[in-house]
Amino acid sequence: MTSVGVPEVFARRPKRADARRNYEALVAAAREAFGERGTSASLEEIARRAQVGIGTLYRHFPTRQELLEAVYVDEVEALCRSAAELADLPPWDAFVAWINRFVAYVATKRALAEELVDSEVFRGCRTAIYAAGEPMLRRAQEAGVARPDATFDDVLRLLSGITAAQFTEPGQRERVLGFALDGLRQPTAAR
Amino acid sequence: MTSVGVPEVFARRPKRADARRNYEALVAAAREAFGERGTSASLEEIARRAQVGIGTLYRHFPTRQELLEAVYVDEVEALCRSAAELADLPPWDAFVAWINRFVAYVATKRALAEELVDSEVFRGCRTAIYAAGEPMLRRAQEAGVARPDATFDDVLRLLSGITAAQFTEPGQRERVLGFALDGLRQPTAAR
DNA sequence: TTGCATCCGGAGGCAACCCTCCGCTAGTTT
DNA sequence: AAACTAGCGGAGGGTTGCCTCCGGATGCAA
Repeated sequence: MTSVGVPEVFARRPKRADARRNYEALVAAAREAFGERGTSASLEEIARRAQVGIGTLYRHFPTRQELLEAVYVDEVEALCRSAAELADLPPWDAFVAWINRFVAYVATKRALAEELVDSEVFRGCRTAIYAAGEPMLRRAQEAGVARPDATFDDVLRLLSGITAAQFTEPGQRERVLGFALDGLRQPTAAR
Repeated sequence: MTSVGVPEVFARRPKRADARRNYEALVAAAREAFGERGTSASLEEIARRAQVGIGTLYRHFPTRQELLEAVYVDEVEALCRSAAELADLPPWDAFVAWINRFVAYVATKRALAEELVDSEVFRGCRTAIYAAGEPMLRRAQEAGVARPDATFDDVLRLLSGITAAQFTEPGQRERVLGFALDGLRQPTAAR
């Protein structure tokens, strides 16, 4: 628990060139397929999309679960990296900016996450996200610009839903997100 | 289009006693099954649960879609009825109370709703929900207790996500919902 | 270049699901 | 209570998906 660094959850890719190529193609194909067809997309279709034999898919991901996890981890990895880049903004702005990335990254991944609740990897990702986002909330609270009675967990649950909704009207997502963020602001804070 | 009353979407049940019994058993079984297994639950399992032949299921609901719709309509129907009962509360309280029912009723129905986007019945239900809830928001806005720049659509999207999240810690749902509602309040309103 | 460990591909057996079809059952009406 | 239907059930054929297994291909180290 000393250095947070890159959590161990984050994927270990195959070493041999062809294997690695296939691994990546499979994750990409799976991301698409799960996105379009939901988490029960056919594994054989995914193999087809990746231009890879079904056997290859099963070698890399003996379980549908493992493939789901691989896709998910991929997204989370990117999200966590982005937290570090925001450190020098003012507390509230940094918080809001990260939340925006959170919304963007996780937007299409809800169905996926649902399938992964109570999975080892999922818990790992959760930890990683907390490690990235929780300090930003705390900083905003210590600066007196975020309400002190909200936990980071509360924030995630409040916002993760907004990511789910389909917004057609342009700007609506931002507006709605704004309402939610107003609800998280220090009530006495100026506006 | 004169009287709103009971929208035409709301289901027309079979007339004969046994048929009606089976219809109801099927919807109930489907609600459970879709809840547990997701929208791709096996139709044969649903028939089994309902203690009904598979043929009977197909006669009542020639399409998986139609069964999904029947389950969904059932929920919405109850929700809409509940709006009328709140008319004599003060504007903000009425609004909050309805929102709470909304959250409770729709909680487990998200996956279901997802499958139904761009379905005729779904649009009908959407209309019904608007008819029930939109006046409550407007009343609160006219009383100056809800922010005037939020549409009812915004409200639904803001809240429908919260319904999705799994809350383990008791009271968390209420707390988080409270944050969201604070975000919807008239900013200048006392607290 | 050679040799080997690793990786590939897809045929094939198995299981689950979908949906139709039709002989039978049982509400309903008179 | 008799006749008339609407409704029931489940066997069965077709399809699709899951997963294993192993002969052959291929990257890589020496």
